[in-house]
Amino acid sequence: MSAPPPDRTQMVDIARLAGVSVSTVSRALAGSTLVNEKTRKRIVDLANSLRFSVNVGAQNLRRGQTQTIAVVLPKASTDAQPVSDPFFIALLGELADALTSRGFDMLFTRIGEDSLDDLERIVRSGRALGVIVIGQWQHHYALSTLANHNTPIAVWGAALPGTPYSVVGSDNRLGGQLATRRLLSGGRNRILFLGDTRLPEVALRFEGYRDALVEAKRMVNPGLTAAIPFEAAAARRALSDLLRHTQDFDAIFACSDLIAMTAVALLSAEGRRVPDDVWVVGYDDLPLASQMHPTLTSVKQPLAEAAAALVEAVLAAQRGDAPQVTVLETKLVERETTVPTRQATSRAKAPARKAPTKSKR
Amino acid sequence: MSAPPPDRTQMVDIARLAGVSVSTVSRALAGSTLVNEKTRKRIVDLANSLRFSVNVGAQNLRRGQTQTIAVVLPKASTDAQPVSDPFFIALLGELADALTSRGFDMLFTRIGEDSLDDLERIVRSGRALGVIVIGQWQHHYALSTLANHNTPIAVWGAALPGTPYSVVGSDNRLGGQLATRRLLSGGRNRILFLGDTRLPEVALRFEGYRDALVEAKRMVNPGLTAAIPFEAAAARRALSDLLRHTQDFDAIFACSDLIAMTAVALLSAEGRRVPDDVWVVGYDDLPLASQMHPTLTSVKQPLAEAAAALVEAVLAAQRGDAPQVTVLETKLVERETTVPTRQATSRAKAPARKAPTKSKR
DNA sequence: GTGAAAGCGCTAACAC
DNA sequence: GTGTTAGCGCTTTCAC
Repeated sequence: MSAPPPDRTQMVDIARLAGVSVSTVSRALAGSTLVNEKTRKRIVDLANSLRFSVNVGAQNLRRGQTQTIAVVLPKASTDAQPVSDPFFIALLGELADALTSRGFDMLFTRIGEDSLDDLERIVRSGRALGVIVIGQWQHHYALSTLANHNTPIAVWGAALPGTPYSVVGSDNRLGGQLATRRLLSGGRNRILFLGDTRLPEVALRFEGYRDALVEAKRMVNPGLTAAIPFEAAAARRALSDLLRHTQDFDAIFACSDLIAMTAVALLSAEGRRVPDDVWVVGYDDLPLASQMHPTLTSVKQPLAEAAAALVEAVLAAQRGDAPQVTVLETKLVERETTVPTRQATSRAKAPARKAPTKSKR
Repeated sequence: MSAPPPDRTQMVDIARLAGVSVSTVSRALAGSTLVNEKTRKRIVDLANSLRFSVNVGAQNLRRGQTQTIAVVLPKASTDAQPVSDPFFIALLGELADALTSRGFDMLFTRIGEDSLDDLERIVRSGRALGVIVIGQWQHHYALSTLANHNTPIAVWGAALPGTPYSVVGSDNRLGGQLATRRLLSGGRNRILFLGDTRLPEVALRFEGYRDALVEAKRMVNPGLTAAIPFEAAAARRALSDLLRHTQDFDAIFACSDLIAMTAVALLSAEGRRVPDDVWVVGYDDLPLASQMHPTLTSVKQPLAEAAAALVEAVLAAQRGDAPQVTVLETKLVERETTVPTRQATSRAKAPARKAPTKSKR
């Protein structure tokens, strides 16, 4: 099939056919009340039958603005992974919907952690009116610089004091508390904390973890903390290393569902049962969390609201408003990994484990 | 912080400062050789120090083209799920990289399955030069119409005869064969096929499944086929229904890793062990597939190549080339869900197989 | 209510 | 090598 010339109908054509001027067509299509109802209808019908759509490029140029917002997923320079954390994807989907429903286009980019000032270029080249940054960021300084160069920017993450850009995130500290309290209330004594506290969000979750322990008059044991990264393969490596050396725990609080799920997989490969031997709480409450076996207890961050808040935040930044911090409602969703074992019922006919209680090396 | 006026530097400013005309600035920045090396450098430096970026909107308007390609993820009107299948996400990430590295911007949209002609609008409004459609599509007709209205379009999926648009996909039939052969060669007799054959891709995988059975002189048992949907929650519901009624199988070939993983979870919740009692093969080879326990055998589709092929295909379509079908290399990645149990060592009392006969082809 | 005209920021002939 | 000029497709005064 050889393509016919891409018939780019434009306003002139419609004007000619309708016997009016371009300005009238423009007005009619924009729904201006200044134009006679009959001619308006005629023009609109004509446009539809010609399958005409206004050229947004020209429109933007003329109006001196754009209706596009950029969404950026940082890619770790280290890993070749397509997209790191499933959570970001879920958020991405919500953002797409939030933007579309508000009439914005979404420009999607992945950016190397080194070339953060490409972000600025996106805005200065008029490609987008602002940027939403999703994801782990150890880039406070770079982002601050951007914001100060007045690049409208909104970040998913944790608020750092004096941040010159807007931040949207869950109540990480509370999340950490909720998770840990639940484990403590289940009689768990040695709770492993999994997450890299160099990331602000994780640091806050750790504070919550500590809060809960202190509340319960427990000691915070440094040996029960491990800096597991968010990226899947790296997380698995780090975890299996860890489990080789550390076995003396009866619960895990993982800073992402991915980490939690990997931990569960590795534990069961070793013959340690969840929740019988180890309770587990994750973070994010991914759809997958309710799909696995056993289903995963997790700290839920409201994605749709997150998306809406991020969109609001860039727009506000673009208007020149002061940066704002949005903390979203955060709660614990309880599932099977934190339920007292009903050994009597479901485990009765299960085959004997090779090593019922001991973990293999 | 009240924002200073968004300082939109433009070529005129640079021209004035450099004491040259706008055309020279334009040429210099475009790297034209026609401009004196010294002035070129002066201009480029000036532009950099002013953090100037060419306005792509104006550029596109003038050049009568755009460097943006739209990527569309259909959203099922039925479910509120953010993003349905993790596989699409992975592909999305690859696409982002492929586009960026080739100098294209990516416009990301989700589109209701009903409003497929929004796709056309994207192109006709000059937002993008073409559209890549990712995902399940029972929309052959609608897509064909689009292609015939000369909307450059490339689809991830399975080729239907006489398709007027380009299609990129794995070798679904071969994939089905590989999976099924492996299960047969492992002595599996009653292989459950999970996937909705109304989708062309799944239909082909089913053909492969049938091929392999016929090859091995087995019967194709209609009772061993179930139309499990791709979307996570729906899949789980369908699967748990299914498992309530159907238990007489010793292997599963699932048309996505998500379905496979859900099946494994449900089976183990029931006390049926994988791979001891049931072998499982998935499709997609998601990163997660190697993360779970037991690790999942799966049919791998090469994502990076898929992305590259899709980009090529839209560009070709836009040039007016005839639609093309690209079939990607497809292979089986073996992992623990299809490994013979090491009974001798750990599973001494594993249940006897119903049909020990080991039929390899 | 409608048209004429100017111009958004840029590029590409075409001159010199 | 560089400047001049004419638009790309649209919106929006400003007239009528």
